[in-house]
Amino acid sequence: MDLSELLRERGMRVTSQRLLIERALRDHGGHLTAEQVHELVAPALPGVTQQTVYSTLALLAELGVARRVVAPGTTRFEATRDDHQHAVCERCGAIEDLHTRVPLAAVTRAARRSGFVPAGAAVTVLGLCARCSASS
Amino acid sequence: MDLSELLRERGMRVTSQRLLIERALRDHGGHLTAEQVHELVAPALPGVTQQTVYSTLALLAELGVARRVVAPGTTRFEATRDDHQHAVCERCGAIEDLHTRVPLAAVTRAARRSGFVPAGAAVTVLGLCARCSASS
DNA sequence: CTTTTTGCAAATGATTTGCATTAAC
DNA sequence: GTTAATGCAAATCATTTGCAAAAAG
Repeated sequence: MDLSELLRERGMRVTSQRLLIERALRDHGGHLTAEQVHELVAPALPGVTQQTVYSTLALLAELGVARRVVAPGTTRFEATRDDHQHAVCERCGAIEDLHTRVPLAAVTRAARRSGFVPAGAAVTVLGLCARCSASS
Repeated sequence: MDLSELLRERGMRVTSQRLLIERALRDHGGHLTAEQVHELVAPALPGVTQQTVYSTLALLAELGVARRVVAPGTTRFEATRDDHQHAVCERCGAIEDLHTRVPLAAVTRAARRSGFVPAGAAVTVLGLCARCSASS
């Protein structure tokens, strides 16, 4: 199911901003700040504002097409793909993908037990990236 | 090892601000925003500024005495205790503790393999709290 | 034609920075 | 006495809000 369908299904409008922002996110593959997304789509969308980028990213996250990666200091966005974890550098903010299998059924179950309705779970390793740990 | 020793060990100064902010965090037990910490210690420390609270919390986090809990929209702090996970409500920001056993050795190992020096790992369940899911 | 989405502008809120004063050592 | 930590003030940064214009259906 692609974004256009997803939007129509909810009675939302299919706009070039939404399509292009989603594509930029997917094409880039990595974790982008809202500002980076803006820079990325600006050439194709002259006049797009940060605000549109923000609201579109929020919408994409709500639709499950994008994911919000929260880290000390920055919020980044990534296209939803396979399940993976993140290593976040506490000094420079660099984020790296990790591909491991972490059994999370127990945690989500625990959350549900206390009334939560889980939408997902994130595993984040905090520490220093190679570069920063070398220069400390 | 208590905070005073920890500070002296590093040639840092033992100040009432540091001691009281750490105690407030520990006594409260929960996850507090910087502002809440400020309100909490203000009676005992007339004239403390938010800036002192911020830098002290950052210091406590660096010393491992406190933990930064990052969630969409807010950063909270908690005293370092037993290992546990968090359930974060994406609508209202409420944070709840979960006590489960999540095997994280594999992820930290993966991080290390790519050059990271892990300081810890966080597991966060995202979703809606009981209250918010009821009113949607 | 109606309603949503966008662009524009300004506001908000959390966090950071620079510098003089104060307190710890 | 020296140096680090605090208080004070202002700045910065990401993100949000309100409203009129533009675009989608």
